[in-house]
Amino acid sequence: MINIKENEKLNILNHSCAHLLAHAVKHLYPNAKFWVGPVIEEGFYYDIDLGNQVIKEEDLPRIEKEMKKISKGDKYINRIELSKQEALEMFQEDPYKIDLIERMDDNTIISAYKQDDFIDLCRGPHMKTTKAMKYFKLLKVSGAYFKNDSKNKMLQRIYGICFENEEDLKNHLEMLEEAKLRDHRKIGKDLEIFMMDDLVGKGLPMYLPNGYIIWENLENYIKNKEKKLGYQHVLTPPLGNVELYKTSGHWDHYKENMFPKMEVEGEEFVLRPMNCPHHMMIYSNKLHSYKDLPIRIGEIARDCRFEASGALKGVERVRSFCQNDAHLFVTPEQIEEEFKSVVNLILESYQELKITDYRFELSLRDPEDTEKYHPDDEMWENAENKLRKVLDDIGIPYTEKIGEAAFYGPKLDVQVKPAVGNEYTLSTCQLDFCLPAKFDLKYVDRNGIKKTPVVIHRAVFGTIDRFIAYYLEETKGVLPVWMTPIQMNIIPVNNEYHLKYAEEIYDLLKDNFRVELDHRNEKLSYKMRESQTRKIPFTIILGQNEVDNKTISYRRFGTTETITVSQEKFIEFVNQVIENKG
RNA sequence: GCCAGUUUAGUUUAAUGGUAAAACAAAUCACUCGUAAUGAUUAGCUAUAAGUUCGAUUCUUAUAACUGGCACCA
Repeated sequence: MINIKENEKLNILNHSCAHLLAHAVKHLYPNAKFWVGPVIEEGFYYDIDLGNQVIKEEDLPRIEKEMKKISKGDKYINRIELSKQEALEMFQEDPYKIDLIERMDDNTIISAYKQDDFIDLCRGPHMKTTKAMKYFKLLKVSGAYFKNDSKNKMLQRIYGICFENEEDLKNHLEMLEEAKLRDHRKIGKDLEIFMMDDLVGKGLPMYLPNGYIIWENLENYIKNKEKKLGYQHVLTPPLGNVELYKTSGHWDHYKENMFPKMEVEGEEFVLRPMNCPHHMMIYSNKLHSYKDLPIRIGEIARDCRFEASGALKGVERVRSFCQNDAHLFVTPEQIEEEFKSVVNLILESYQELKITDYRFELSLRDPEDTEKYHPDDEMWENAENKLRKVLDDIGIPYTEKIGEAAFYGPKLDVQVKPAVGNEYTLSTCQLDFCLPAKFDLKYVDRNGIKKTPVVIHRAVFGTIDRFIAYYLEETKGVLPVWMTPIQMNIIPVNNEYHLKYAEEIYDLLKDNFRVELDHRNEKLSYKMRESQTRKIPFTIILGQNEVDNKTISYRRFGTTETITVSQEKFIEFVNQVIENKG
């Protein structure tokens, strides 16, 4: 997918196209007031205040038509330079532009661009004439809060994209259509992986037999890896006393995202939104020596968060989910090594699962925001520098995000982009100096003095739910053999003559593989078609040749080639594929 | 939660202010010998509630869920 923002030519083109859009909207809606119209990775948008009027999807063709008309007029796009005072006068009718101008330095030269009867405040640069914007498409409309603040008025936002030629535009629109086909919600339905039901409640996915096989495989995969790294797994309840969350600080910082508390026998409980407090209690169950550290407590743990209804999306964003969570209790000296080990675990898992399209983001505090962040400059700086050092040592590229840290410490996130919609966090690794202190956790150091450990929160798969969503999209539903619900499907050429041998082979395979025998009275090609649409990796065809020679003929998903081998060779081969995570 | 849109059978999609249609899936019967759809028959549907109307799946309103964004976020 092309990044419009980072492509110099397309950036200017799309920016100019945003002006063209505003120009057309001004013609059709003379009362329109314009906020900003930036270029984004996916093209451009413009935020517009139409008073009480709204733009609907069905209005877009009309706006496009007007844009085409202006474009054909081939007007020059002229740059005008103004002093702040001149700019304030020129845009005195427009409160949004005044807002922008007033925040500029008194001495800066402010530029505006004029095309025919339309003038807009803008830094530029722009194309020379309106004719340059010929191959564009308005994609969607939505409401968007003024200045991205939900307390403000909602403006109308129109999204679009512009290319240099028709071919590029056509290809791009086709790509957007194709992306919808690999949306995990579609694949999840087609392959019977998960379902939702209103009667259960929105945002509460139920994993069907196929989905749970994927789930179990992922769970076992990551737990085995964790065990090798010295993690100990635990099981804790999905709810807890409100006092637990008051102690942890989550009640103050996170209450809005939690299901409301429930009172039973005079006690107040909440469904837990995260597992940290429970794991803190597990640590504090006994006194630890510095020799025991790091202590690594892991759990595939169910959490419930009260997500805004508009935020829910398939199993990517839900109200009940399972985290692949762990808390590492370390001494300050062990932070770097443990953090490094987590990053390597993430990298290794991604590599084995052949996930390639992701990026690291280091989330730091905003030092100005003293309300959100635990006020301890030294702690923050120390922690942030340690994370930077590890990332630089390993040599992975990352971007820094100010003000994205958790309230208790900085974190490293792995960001991925889904088929449809915005980037989200898959894996996370967070440093925490606050929680252990709040729970008064201690270890005894080599001098017999009690000290407070540091906690690293980490989730490699993030949540199993979201990971499944992402993985289905990455693989287009063609899962590796070790993970896929049905690994092989046996089709006898003719039930009357070959079913017996097929049953023999089924018995041979069924204890070690997830295998199905299709003994329905259907034609071979009919069964073959279904085997392919279900994306089953191995379709085994057994006819007279196989019966006579005691062999197995199989076809791999996505190929048309048939391979015939001995029974032993087949088993050996499949085991090898599974072993190699192929 | 906010802005907009959508909602017809298990699934994908038609149609209409006057008896709601097809394909796939399901069930039954017949046919089965080599790599992406054998044929016939049967059963099954207008999200929910109210309103307008002689009559509403169609128009209006509300509710719910879903979709695209915004805000929020694993």
